This record gives sequence, C-alpha cells and structure tokens, in this order.
Amino acid sequence: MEGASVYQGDFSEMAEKSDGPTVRKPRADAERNRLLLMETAKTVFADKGSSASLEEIARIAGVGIGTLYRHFPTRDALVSAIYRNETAQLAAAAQSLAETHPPVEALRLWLVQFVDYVVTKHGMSEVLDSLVGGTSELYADSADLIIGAVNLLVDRAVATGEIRLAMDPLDILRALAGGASVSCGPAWREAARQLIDILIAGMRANR
Amino acid sequence: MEGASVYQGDFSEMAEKSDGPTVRKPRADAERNRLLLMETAKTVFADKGSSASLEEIARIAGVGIGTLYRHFPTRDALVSAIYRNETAQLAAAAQSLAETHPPVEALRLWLVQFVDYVVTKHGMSEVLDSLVGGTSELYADSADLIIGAVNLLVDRAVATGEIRLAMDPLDILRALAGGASVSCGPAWREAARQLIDILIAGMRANR
DNA sequence: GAAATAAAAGGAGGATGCCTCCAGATAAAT
DNA sequence: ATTTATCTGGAGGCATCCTCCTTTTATTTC
Repeated sequence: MEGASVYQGDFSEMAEKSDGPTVRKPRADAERNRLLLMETAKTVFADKGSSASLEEIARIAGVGIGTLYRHFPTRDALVSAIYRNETAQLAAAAQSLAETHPPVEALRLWLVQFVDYVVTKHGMSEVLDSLVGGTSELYADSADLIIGAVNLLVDRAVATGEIRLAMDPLDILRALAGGASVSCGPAWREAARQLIDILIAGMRANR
Repeated sequence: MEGASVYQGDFSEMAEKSDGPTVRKPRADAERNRLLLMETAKTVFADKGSSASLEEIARIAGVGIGTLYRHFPTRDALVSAIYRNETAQLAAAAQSLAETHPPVEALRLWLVQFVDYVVTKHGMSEVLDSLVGGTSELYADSADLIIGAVNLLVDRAVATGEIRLAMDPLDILRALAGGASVSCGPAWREAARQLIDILIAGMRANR
C-alpha cells in the first residue's frame, strides 16, 4: 500500500480486469500540483524546519490551502512523501557499503552518512524522529528501510565476532538523530563523528 | 543576574543607599501569582508536554493571560523558571557522586540519572534541548550548571587515566537528551543505559 | 484612616495557523 | 459537445500567540 499518499502507480490493469467501475486517468493538474507542492515544501522545510506553516507552503506554491490538504491530508503525509527518496537512498547506501567494505568499517561509514543526511536536510531530523520513533503509521515503510539497513550492517559485523551489541541498533540511530534535533546543524556533524567512533570502540570492547 | 525572571532578591539595600527614587516592597499578589503559575504550568507541562497552551495554563491557574505574560514574557522564560530547581538538583548530584564513587562509576551513574530526569519529566526533554542546544539566552545559568557537572565528572575520570575523551562532553548529553525527545518515554530509559555502557567502554578503550 | 501612586491584573483584539467543507472550475470520457 | 468524475481554491470555525491598554489593587504618604 502507499500510505496515505494519493498517487497510485498502475490503474491500467484494473481497467482490464473484470468490469469494475470505469477507471479514468488521473488529472494532469492534480499530479502537477502534487509535485509542485512537494518541491516547494522541500525548500521551505529546509529553511524553517518541518514545523513551517502549511499555509505558507501553499501560498508560495501558488495553490489554495485546500489543494494542499487534498494531496496531503496531514503534515506527516507531506513530510513523508518528500523524504521517501532520501530514505531509500540511505538504505541503498547500506547495501553498497556492505559489499565494498569490511563489516565494521561499513557500519561506521553508514552511521556517518546517516548523520550527514539528518544534519544537512535540517528538517529531516524531525522526520526521522517520528520515523524512528514509530509514532506515525505513515512512516512505516520508510522506517522499515532504515531499520533493515542498520540491522544488515550490524548483523554482519556481529557475525564476524568483531563487535557485540546487546541493544536495538535503532536506538543508536535515535541518539544520533536526536542529537541533531538538539544541537544546531553542522556542529553536530563533527560531534556525531566522534560519538560514532566511541560507540564503535565500545562495541568492540564488549567482545 | 536572574535571566528574564522578574523576582529580585534584595531590594532593601538599595533603599538604604543614596536617595534614589523610593523603592517599594514587591506586591504580595504578584509573587503569589508567580508561584501559582509555575505550579500550574508544571503539572500541565507534565501532562501535555511543554508545548501546552499558555492560555490554558492561565485559565487553570485562574489568572488572565496578560498576567502570565507579565511574569513570563516568553514560553522559554516560564519553562526555564520551572525546571531551574530540577537542574540545580541534577548538578548537585554530580558533586555528591564525585565524592562517594570512583571517577568512572560516578560518571556512569550521573549519566543514568541525567537520562532518568529527562525521561520522567517528559517535557524537561525540550527544556534540556534548548538548554543544552544553547539556543536561548534564558537558559544560560541552568546550562552552566549542567555543563559544570558533566565536566567535573569527565575531568576527574580523565585525570586518573581511566578514560580518554576527544570531544565536548556536552555532546554526549545532547545525544542522550535528543534520544529521549525522539523515542517515547520509558523505552528510552533502558536504551540509554545500554548506550551509556557502550560509551563508557568506548572511552575506556581509547586509553 | 484617607488620598496618592506605582505596580499588577485581566481581557479584548489583531495576527496567524490548523483543518473542513463545498460551490465552482476543469480535465477526461462519451 | 456534453457529461461526469475529479480537482481547485478559499471562506470560515476554532485555537493559539502575543500586545496593548483599562481597571483594579497593594503599598506608601500624608
């Protein structure tokens, strides 16, 4: 399923199957506005954090507030739609790192990349907050991607016996993401790197 | 100085010095309302998080919204006033732990206590966010207390050579506090304990 | 004790944000 | 060209924020 998102990928099949109610092509203006809103929201969120006014986003995008709500019934739906790409990209990086680096190093690099994403997006932090906090159903699929990624890397490193970890790896992400929402931007980037090193050292020491 | 707080401790001296404009005793109702508001806000914040409506707090306290704003010009001022006690208590615990435990253990215990405070207050998290994030001038003195506390404990443990730490200890608090604002409540309590153990192990390994 | 005065109380009001709802506009289907 | 499902845009109800200013009240002065 697609969460609360409105777009559905393939309607053509349905039209062929049985004689269900006639399915018509989605209107062009709808899709256009949907993309326009996401684009606008992305920049506004990046500027003002993900608590920016939805009415302002609609205003800047040049559409009515009703249009925004039609496409994205909740703030979460909008935020989620925006960052779905980023999330997928992050998850993909885990795969790629796993294939090209030794387990522990892959984990370390991915954690660094995770923090970079969170910091640079500045607004993604709140997203990941909810994502990783599991408060919103909407993020379920994105959350699964991230959880899968971190578990993959940790499991690999644990399998070789290089590290031990007696906790949910997700909680490490919570700390790293949480720190970003506290500390202001780029400063956290550096701090998190140090923190990651200490954590890795700590997991090694637990052997 | 007292931040933006309204209360000033001793006015008597001023009355004696020189013949400045006559200074009068602070009005009784003012101080009464100030305390009443803090008491009310404390419970409301505990219930609904620190984003609860200020008008609701005023309503429950039985005073006008104007009165609330007179005493606490900003939301931060109110929140800060409420948690100043808690912060001082936390800082005091550092002293006491330092005197009764070996350095590393004292540090560990204090970090655990820090997390407990943040989690149980549930609303203190946002406080500490800003506190430790340094976004608000209002928190300056409370922040100093916390910073002093953690520095004391870390320095002691570093001095014995038991651990090494190449980063600002404050950033560790940021991670721990940030995690609390992400994860919901008690769950983070446990996770943070594990995290603290790993961090300590990591700092030991850096020796 | 009464008048004067500095300070506090309280709420009306303008601004903004959230979200719902629906009349009118418009793109796809016939 | 007409029909029809879908989309648009904004008015409107409600909540909150914060400011400003009038009225009230505690303290001081006489």
